[in-house]
Amino acid sequence: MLELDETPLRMTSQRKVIIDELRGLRTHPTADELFLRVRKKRPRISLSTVYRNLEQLAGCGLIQKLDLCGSQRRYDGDTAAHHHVRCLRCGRVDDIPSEAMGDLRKGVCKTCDYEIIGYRLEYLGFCPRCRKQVRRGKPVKPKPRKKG
Amino acid sequence: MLELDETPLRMTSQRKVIIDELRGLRTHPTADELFLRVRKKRPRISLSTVYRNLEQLAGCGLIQKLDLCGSQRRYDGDTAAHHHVRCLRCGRVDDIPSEAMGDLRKGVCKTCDYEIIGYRLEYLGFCPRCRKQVRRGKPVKPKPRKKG
DNA sequence: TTCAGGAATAGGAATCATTCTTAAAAAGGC
DNA sequence: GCCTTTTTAAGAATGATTCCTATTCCTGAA
Ligand SMILES: [Mn+2]
Ligand SMILES: [Mn+2]
Ligand SMILES: [Zn+2]
Ligand SMILES: [Zn+2]
Repeated sequence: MLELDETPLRMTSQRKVIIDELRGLRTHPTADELFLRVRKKRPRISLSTVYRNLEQLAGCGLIQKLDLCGSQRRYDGDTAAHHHVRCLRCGRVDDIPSEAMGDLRKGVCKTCDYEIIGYRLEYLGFCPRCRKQVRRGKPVKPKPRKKG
Repeated sequence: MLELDETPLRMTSQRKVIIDELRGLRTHPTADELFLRVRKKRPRISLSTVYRNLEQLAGCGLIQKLDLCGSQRRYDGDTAAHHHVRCLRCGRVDDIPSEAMGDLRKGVCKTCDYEIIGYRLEYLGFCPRCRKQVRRGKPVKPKPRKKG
């Protein structure tokens, strides 16, 4: 993993507080949850600074941006690959310890102590048309905009 | 599956066009993609009518609301449980035929013709605290709002 | 068939997470 | 300390979705 002093990023105090706070949490906070915490240490920080830094830190591989479902994105200070559980009632997100994976389906998960109701799975890849484009090195555009 | 004439919903012409159009598609459209199509048949329909009806039809189990990742929700006329593939380049979403599930990981998926790069998995359930609440019949609140 | 009351609609405003913009401040190399 | 580049704070803009409201449409009972 890239370390703090190897990044091309200047280490501002805001950046330091954001990454420290996130790495100290096991709660997979949203940007605004993190903002509320970080603000206690740097009361003048702005929400967009939090967003911008989370984006950049994730770009450098120092943190992980979670692309889960739900209306708000969550961030993870743990950059190892692992899966997550979300509580259907309160929205809390926890890690699934890797030993628990594989045969985990329903019932109570011994290692994470959740009552598992189901899971959501989405495969990602390239559709037949895009496979060709990608091989020819055409850039991957994220998503087009529409208008009424 | 609940049929059209068994719902508590009045069958308005807008509703009929929306459900017919969605069921005729295999593309998992977003609300506004569907709006663009439906508008060709009923030019005066509004986007909020499309949203409202998709919500209600999903509530009756006549269609499926897909809770995938990405910034826009998608809808599916097929109410059977199945999984999906999303193209990382163009955003297209297709079905994963059920025979292909289980051992599907990477490489080219024979049945769906995508080059599979990975998948996104999120388990859903109740956290230790909420398990108790849910058993006592306390209502499941979707998600609280915050303010700065 | 008519009609009253409930349900649904069109259109637009409101909401909310996220991204963008800009002028001013802070880092770091010298 | 000085200069160049990056970063910041603050707020505006964006875009998907939800909400609001006056009007129109259905439908069941008379
Ligand atoms: Mn995690
Ligand atoms: Mn489908
Ligand atoms: Zn919970
Ligand atoms: Zn594609």
